Amino acid sequence: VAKTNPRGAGRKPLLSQTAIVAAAMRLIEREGLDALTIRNVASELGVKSASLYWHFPSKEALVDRLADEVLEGLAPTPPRDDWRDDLRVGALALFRHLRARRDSARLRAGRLVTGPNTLRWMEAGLVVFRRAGLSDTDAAYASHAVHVFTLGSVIFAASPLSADHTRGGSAAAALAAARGAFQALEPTRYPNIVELAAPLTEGDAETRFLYGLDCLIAGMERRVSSRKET
Amino acid sequence: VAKTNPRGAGRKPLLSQTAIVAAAMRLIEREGLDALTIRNVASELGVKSASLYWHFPSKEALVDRLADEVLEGLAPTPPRDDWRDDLRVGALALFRHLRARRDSARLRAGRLVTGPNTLRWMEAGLVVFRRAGLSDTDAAYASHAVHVFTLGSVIFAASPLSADHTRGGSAAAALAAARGAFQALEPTRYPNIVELAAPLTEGDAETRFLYGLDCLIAGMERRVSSRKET
DNA sequence: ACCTGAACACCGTTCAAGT
DNA sequence: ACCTGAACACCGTTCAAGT
Repeated sequence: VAKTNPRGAGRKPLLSQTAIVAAAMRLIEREGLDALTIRNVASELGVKSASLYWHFPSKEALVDRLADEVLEGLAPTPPRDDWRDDLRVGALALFRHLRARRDSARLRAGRLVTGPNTLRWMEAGLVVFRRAGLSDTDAAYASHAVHVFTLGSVIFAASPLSADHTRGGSAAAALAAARGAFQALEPTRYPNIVELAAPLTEGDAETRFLYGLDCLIAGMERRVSSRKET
Repeated sequence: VAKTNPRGAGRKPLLSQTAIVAAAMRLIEREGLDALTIRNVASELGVKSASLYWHFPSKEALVDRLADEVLEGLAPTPPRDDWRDDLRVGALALFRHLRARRDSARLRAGRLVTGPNTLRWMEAGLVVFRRAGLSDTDAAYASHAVHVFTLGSVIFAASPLSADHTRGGSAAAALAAARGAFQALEPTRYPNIVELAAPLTEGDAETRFLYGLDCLIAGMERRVSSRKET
């Protein structure tokens, strides 16, 4: 017994990074990102808020961790014959995964995450583009473009129309309200918005996403084929 | 003097919606969106925080207003011969405008703004797509896709690598740090990320944006021309 | 080593009260 | 009509103190 136990008196810790992360994810799913406070996470764990600072240096560090954690369980599908299909399937999977998790896009927006889940997903995306025959630079840029578009789509799809609707009704109600607002505009100033009020506010988020995604893919395909012809 | 002045005792108000909006914009430009608090805006105007609630019902309502205000001064260029050029020029103008205004993308992310500046921009975008010969639905979806991609690009371009870099260095420093992190990964798990570390972290934000934008436009062009052939 | 108590310097918002 | 004083119920974070 010349050595003292470096782990202390042998009591097992109440907290851990993974326990804190799990509690934070539960809280977000249950009450939304705005309810994510250090104090709320602490009480979720039956502990005092100051205790969390032993395991995370700041709330920002915890949120960084959550931004990667939100991709947990998203498994890249192995590439198949057609890189366009692979790309479409992969981007759609990411879109649906983020849509299914409350406030996930807001969580990821504004931070370049480098956690294991994000890296795994990035890696899988690059594989697709390189198999398609894109150059190094093209693969990097194309991968980035698809990611940007996907995250932007999730953000928009989850956007309330205004502060009035933030807490309020469903996405459908928000779109209906938007349509009404568009139709009520002065037709002399905004003729096209008024006329296109219906198409601007119809269709679900996934349809809109796939429209843009297919445009992106078609454009990239053109780049690839013109390269092969050379 | 049988009637009392409905405007009160004749003193001119210290505050107004426009004065509050202007002060809030100054504050964001000077100290960033995180410093935008009702109390800070009030002291910027030499007034007490409770006073603002006479002019805006909540901070959310003020931020809604700011999300439109940030597009002030962004003038749509009149359409020219080639709709692809119009689209490219317009999207690039929006990208640069948002990039030039501190935290503008964060301000707009997560809300579907319906203010006058946003509507003016939307209207101009729809004009371009309808001139290009897209159907109503296509014009609405395509316009949305470009907007989503542009906003997503600005958000990513302004993203710090992690909490460590939030306050810290420049964008170049963040990218250099990202490159180092990518190169340091295990090559067996992330072979493509390691190999493409350089292209993944080189090039400025605008180059990356234009790559994706040109892909999008090329894909839309294909849709238009295949439609015309029918 | 790990957690608590207590404090510090903040928040958004409300509301009676002043003018 | 418009602004203030004062309060309420929160925040993130620090740090000496406990065990």
